[in-house]
Amino acid sequence: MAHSPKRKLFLDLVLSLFRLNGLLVAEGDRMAEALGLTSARWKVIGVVALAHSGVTVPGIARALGQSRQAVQRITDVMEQDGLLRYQDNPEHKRSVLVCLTDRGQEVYTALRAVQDPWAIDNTEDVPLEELETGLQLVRRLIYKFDR
Amino acid sequence: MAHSPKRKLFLDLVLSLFRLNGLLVAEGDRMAEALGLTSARWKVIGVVALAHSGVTVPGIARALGQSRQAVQRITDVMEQDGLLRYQDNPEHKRSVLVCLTDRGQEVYTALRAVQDPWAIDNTEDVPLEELETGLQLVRRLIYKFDR
DNA sequence: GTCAGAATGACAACATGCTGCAAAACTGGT
DNA sequence: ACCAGTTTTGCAGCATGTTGTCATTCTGAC
Repeated sequence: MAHSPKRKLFLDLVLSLFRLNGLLVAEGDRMAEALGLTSARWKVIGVVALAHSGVTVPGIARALGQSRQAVQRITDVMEQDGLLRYQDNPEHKRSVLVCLTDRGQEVYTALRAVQDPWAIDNTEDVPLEELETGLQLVRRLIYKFDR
Repeated sequence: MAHSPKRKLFLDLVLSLFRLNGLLVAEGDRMAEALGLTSARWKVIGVVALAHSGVTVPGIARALGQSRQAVQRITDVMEQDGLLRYQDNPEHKRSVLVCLTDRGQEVYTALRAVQDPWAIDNTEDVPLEELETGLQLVRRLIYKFDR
């Protein structure tokens, strides 16, 4: 059993994923730095920007697959920094909606101007099919573990 | 440029990788819990166990692609817990070698008894070729970012 | 042998993630 | 309308990772 060919492949993959995660966080920090953001805030502003109608903090957490508290702490700081604002939620007295401020929108636009070329540069020499298969595998594993 | 087909694919992949990373850490914690370990200690004990002859703390950090301090803190705790021991390094007066204690070896063996079936179970329904392509992609990205 | 530069250890500050708990607000079945 | 169960908030504690700084040790070029 220990010699299953997939076993070592999978364990190598898991270790490599840990490492790649660290490198991607560093990349995010590097890209977001000039805009006064960090990797974690980059993730949050992305979710808020794509949900034009406002999302709740637990909603962001679910979208990112993270804990509510981790997101709450970041949105609190970003609200202090004037990137996000909290807006009354007609559907829930306590759970406010998170929206971009004008400045938040500007920062997100500037972020896209860095992030999109980054994405294109880094896939230039990667076959489309490899990206598709890789994404399929990652999603398959998420589905497997996310219960 | 913003409509490059690979751009969205890659950004989706990056977000999915962040999420998968969190799930894998949780899986590691779950597996290691019964052995009194955590995900971070699991990574460290794996590196030490595979390097039968002893490795230095910065060596472990390089193998994991992490900072020296992150590893140092963990090895210090594991040394207190009797899983690792520090041994004089004939090649360097200050930089000691990290080795498994007998108890550390036992724990690693017990870990394998959990980890290996876990790896096999989770790849049962994944085509071998998908694993190979996925690992190739991850390694390609690591190589791209790790400078 | 000497000396500049790299590697290492120790300490500290900080960012990001998790969990647990209690109280308030919402939801849905009766 | 009521009540049980779920969701959300706020607070607290902790694990893990990063960076920065300084002193010590090693290394290699000269």
